[in-house]
Amino acid sequence: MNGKKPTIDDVARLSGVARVTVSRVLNGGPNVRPAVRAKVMEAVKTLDYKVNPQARSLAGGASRTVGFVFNSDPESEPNSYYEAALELGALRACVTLGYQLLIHQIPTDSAGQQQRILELIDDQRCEGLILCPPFSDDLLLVETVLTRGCKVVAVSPGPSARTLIDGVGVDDEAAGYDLTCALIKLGHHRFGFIAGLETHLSAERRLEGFRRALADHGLGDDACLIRRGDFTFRSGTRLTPEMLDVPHPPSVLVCANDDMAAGALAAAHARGLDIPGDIAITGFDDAPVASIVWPPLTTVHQPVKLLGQRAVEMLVSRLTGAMVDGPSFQQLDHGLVWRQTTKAF
Amino acid sequence: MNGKKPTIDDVARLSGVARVTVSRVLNGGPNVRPAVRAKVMEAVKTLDYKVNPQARSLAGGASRTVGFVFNSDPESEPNSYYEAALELGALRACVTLGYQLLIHQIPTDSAGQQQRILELIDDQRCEGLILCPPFSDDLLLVETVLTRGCKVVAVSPGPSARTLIDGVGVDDEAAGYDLTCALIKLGHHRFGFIAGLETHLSAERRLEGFRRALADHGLGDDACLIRRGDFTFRSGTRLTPEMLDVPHPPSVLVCANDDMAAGALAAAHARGLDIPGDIAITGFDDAPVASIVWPPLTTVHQPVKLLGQRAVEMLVSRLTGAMVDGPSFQQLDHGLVWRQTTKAF
DNA sequence: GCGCAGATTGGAAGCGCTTTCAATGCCGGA
DNA sequence: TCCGGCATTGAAAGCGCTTCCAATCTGCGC
Repeated sequence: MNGKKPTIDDVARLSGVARVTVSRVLNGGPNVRPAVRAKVMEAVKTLDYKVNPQARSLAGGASRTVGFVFNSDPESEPNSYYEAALELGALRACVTLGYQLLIHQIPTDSAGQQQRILELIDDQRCEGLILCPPFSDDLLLVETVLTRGCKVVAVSPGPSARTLIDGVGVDDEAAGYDLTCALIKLGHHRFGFIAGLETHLSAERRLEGFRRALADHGLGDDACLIRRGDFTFRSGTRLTPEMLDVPHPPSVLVCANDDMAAGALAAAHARGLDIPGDIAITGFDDAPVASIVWPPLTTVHQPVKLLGQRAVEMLVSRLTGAMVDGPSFQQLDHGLVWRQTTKAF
Repeated sequence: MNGKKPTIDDVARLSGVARVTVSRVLNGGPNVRPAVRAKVMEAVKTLDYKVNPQARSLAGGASRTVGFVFNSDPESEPNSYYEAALELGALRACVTLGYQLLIHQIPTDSAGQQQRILELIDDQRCEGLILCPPFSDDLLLVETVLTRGCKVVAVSPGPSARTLIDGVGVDDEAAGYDLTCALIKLGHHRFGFIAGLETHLSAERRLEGFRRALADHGLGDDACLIRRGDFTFRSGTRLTPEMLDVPHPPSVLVCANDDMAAGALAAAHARGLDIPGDIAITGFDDAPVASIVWPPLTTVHQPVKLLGQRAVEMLVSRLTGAMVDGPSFQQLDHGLVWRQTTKAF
């Protein structure tokens, strides 16, 4: 490090070719003789040369940067397992693909939500965006971003968003359906459902699947009690007592995510109930918390880290032009995980 | 958006000044008459002009980018609460200060750890780095990074790292001491300590504080049983049975973090023990899991999000030259949180 | 052996910004 | 009124890279 970092001109000089040829080699351009390519690569190695990404974007007009946008309350806990796992997967994919990930956490308050996201595109010159719920379903936002010429991939978008942009996710409706059917087979016929925020369409799909299963088995609306939480542990503990204090309480509490299920579990414990004897509980996500609580939670596994990775991969294929047709949705597999908050199957 | 984004020249033209004057205004440079400044600002607003950060770094030589480096196993869960919270705090500070945060997760395998981090500096031109444990204490790594002319702030560094670089953290030794003294006052006199990885010096300090407290109260090494985990829930469940299966088992298990404490709790439950009646348990961090498990965990609170924020603030003051003297350490307050895995105080 | 398409190379012109450094304008003191 | 000195502005020169386009070199068919 005896001075400045080497530049592309240093490489060109050392390998005896023009600067533009080095650029070609570096970018895998066509029409470079193998011998020349090798010579350049050697010079690159000798000098330990690295392209300057800033200069590259300036000249090339592509920042090779994508934004990862998720929602979280400034005062609340840090990003939940769901976001953290998505981010990790996205991060890995970015490293592999040579892109930069700009993490952006947007407060819930939301007056200026859209503004903040647009700034991300304008100020930082992001070429693409990964939108996590509930932004995945903010059609207005999506339109605006697209207008800016920015590619978007949504994580777990609802049906309408899927007509606009690419997305990755599991089949939440089917997952809700499968889980509920299995619960019915287990003998349950009075259900409680702790839903999440309405704005998270993918979580709402779980509820739809749940309802369809009930209907398919001839169980009407009177067989289920539905309450709405906000995906937090606390909302689980808060809602549970009131769902249990009714004439014919449910024999199982189906929760839209694991945190709320953990909350429900805690509330049930607090009432001295036996789980799953007195009340069964199920979650969704298969987050670490599902294995940590006692008894461990029956839940639906979804490959969250993989979702994040796939989202980036899709985004990048859009950016590089490898993908050109209309919006596509990549559906990954989910799976029921039977643990001990439900009777053995 | 009828075409390209406006450039600094557009602003210059519209406001009738030279490009360089616009640049001065934008960067708060001196010697610009208020009237001119206002005129330029107005043009900026009219055009909705945003500086192009890539061009700025190319010309100015400063990337306004800092790296956030943490360690995590590719196969393991996503970043724990600790890292996630640090990241969130750092992210917020970066937004405020106009810097970009480049998150980098480095695998544990570590053959190429150092290499990966250096690439982060060389490839991405990071100006500064935030090092999370265990990198905070990797003196060799720190030296190398400093040689590259890159500023560093360590999160929870040990004593030797503090002589080299800036750092933020709580007084882990005092925290361990305080907690243990309180436990002794509560009547405990046989202790189990589930330590973390040796490479995390800050967690080791908790053990040192623990030992000092024991010594101060005339309790020898025979009064405590020490085992080493890896900060995971699983290591807590694994270690607990063997610590309890001894002639005079401890009456309290002090754990170096909350996840292991949660694991210990689960293992104790599994043996049918009453908590805190048969065995008390304490954690460290005051992570969400501490409130989620049953009974909720007595633990030591540390302001993790704030640590992340402060780390970025320190780093940026170094970068801007606002801070020039030797390495400094910013110590934040910790606090004991009494919940229900220990007897009422 | 000649001519042309395609493969290889290089020259030059910026990308949008900051950084010298030189050119003005202004003030008070002599 | 003239001059030094400072405040204010601008012209020019890049930062390190890519892109466009022209130049040269191949190979092949005839």
